[in-house]
Amino acid sequence: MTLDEVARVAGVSRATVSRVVNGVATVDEGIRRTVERAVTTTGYLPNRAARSLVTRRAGSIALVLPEQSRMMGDPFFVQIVSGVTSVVRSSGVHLVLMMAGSDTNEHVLADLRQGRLDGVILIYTHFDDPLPAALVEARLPVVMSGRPDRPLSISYVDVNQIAGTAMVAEHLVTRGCQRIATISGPADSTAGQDRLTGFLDAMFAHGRRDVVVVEGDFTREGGAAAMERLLLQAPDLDGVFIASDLMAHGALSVLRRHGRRVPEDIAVVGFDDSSVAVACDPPLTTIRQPVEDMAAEMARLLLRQIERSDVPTSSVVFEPTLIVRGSA
Amino acid sequence: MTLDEVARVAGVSRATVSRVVNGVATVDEGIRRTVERAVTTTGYLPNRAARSLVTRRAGSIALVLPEQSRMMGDPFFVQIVSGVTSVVRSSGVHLVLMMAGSDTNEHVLADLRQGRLDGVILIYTHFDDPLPAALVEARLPVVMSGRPDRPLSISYVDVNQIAGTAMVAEHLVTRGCQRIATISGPADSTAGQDRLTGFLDAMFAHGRRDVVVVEGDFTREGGAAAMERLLLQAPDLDGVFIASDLMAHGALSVLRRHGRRVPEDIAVVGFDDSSVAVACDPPLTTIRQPVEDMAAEMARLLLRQIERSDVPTSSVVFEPTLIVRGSA
DNA sequence: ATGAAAGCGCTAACAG
DNA sequence: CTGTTAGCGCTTTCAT
Repeated sequence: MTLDEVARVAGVSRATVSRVVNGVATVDEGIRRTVERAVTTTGYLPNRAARSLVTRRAGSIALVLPEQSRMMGDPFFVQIVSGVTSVVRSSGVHLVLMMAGSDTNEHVLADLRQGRLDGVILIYTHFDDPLPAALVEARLPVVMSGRPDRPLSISYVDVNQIAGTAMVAEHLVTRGCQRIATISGPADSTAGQDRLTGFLDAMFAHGRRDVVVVEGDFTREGGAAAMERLLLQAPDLDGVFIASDLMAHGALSVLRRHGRRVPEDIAVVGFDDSSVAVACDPPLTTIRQPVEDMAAEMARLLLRQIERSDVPTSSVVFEPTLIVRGSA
Repeated sequence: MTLDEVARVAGVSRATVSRVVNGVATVDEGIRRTVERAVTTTGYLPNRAARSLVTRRAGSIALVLPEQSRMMGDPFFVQIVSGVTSVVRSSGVHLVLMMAGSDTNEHVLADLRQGRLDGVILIYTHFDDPLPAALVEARLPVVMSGRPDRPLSISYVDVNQIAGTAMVAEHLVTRGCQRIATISGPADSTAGQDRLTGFLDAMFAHGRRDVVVVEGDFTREGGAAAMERLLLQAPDLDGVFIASDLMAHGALSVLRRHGRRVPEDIAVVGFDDSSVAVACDPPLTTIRQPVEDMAAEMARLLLRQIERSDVPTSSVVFEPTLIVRGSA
């Protein structure tokens, strides 16, 4: 089925069929109906390649995820994908998935230049990843998750880490914890940095300068290892903020193994409210970031940027919520 | 940068440049070099839409995942994606992600017909989903995960469920368990069916006809609920096969709450060896299915099918392995 | 409001 | 082995 055939059936020109198909307003109502009938009887579907060739729009965007190792066991994957999908689906735009790897950056750039991709959503990019800056410089549509590590005029979506960590501090202090520590995220990630400084600042505001800090890496195993070190370093610990739920899950099993009761002996608060939070024993008190909404917003920002290249970059910061469960 | 410009720079015709770019063998070595130089100096990248228009290849395949609810908390997502990606990446084919929803089937069909997609990989399709049959009938390239629920000439990749469940039965019996039960998957899934009948048959072969069966739904909560029922129904239980690791994780916390020690009082074996297996306490003895390899194989089968439409459908069944950890 | 015609950038016969 | 030519199916001026 091509435009020509439909035109023949409807007894009009190709151009008219094209107008009807694309919903151009200036078409006679009667003709429109005739054409629409012809479209349904022929079962016509426009060829995307032909359309792309002239419109210079691929009709697809990429979602670039961190390499497999960093994504393994990460419970956000599904939420991110469904958030983006929910937005993209209605506009008929395809979501192409890429996992970061040695040659991913070049691929992305090439695909964008080949007109195979209209824009990109970058998830948890590496510190010092040159891709964001390269895209910005080439004026290619891009949105990233989390603020860029260096000042850069790029659109991004983030959660208010300061507000989130302040809630944690408040909760722990109000609970009466005396000896408080934190297992931070990796220092070479913006989320890791922001959650650490945010928590420390908030504790300081509460008059607590003696917070013990141990660095983790956002993985379950890393969380477990960090908790072991923490127990050695501060045996009298009675409250801990762990910068990700996944790490908290690992830490919790270490605590159990050491016979420390949660929350009676030690109060534990996580961050993320990912699916592992409820899988924890006891269920984890944590800070929820609305990941799905955030992902949807990234898609919206990107689509807008693709639509009109003159829109200024914008960042939207979501407010987190404290979810109180059994662990603190 | 178009072919024309490169041709002008190299002083040859468009056709020749096209041949060089596409690696056609019958090109003079000298000219090839000249053209290659021209390509790099101009930074030429072929326009995909134009190419697709004439080759009638979209250069992308879709990965259709179950709706979000069934995917939530499922640890296979990342493995499936990276398995497929690893194969697809080298061939430059794009992986388009879709989550099943009310209108997904029509979208998939339309995209295939519009030449926007070359083929489809279907993950965990619903029982009675009309899509597989529709695709087969339309002779469109498709590969699914797990055997089709009804006889259908379709390519698929599966794990040898019979062999896997036989290993579980063997392990439990050898361990000396007397009172054995199973928490099955949903009866309206082939994996659920196969693991149940496989396990029952194997137990029967060991002379055990008295296996208690409780139906689960492959979710963590479903596993927990099923274990509660099981404890009521068979309080003297000392061994249980749980048809998925995720359910086993839920079941384990129920067991802990009831003061049943694992594996001392009750031996627990799961199935999948997904990331939750090691997150269990104690770590879960389970059956590993090589999900990533299986996903890669699906991609390979699909690509082959796209390449030449005359290849017969084929199914490849992977052998599972028993992974012994702390729970049994 | 509609049609004719000119491409979009590429591949693939077909000559030469 | 290389060049010429004819489209692939669509959108979009530009006339009418």
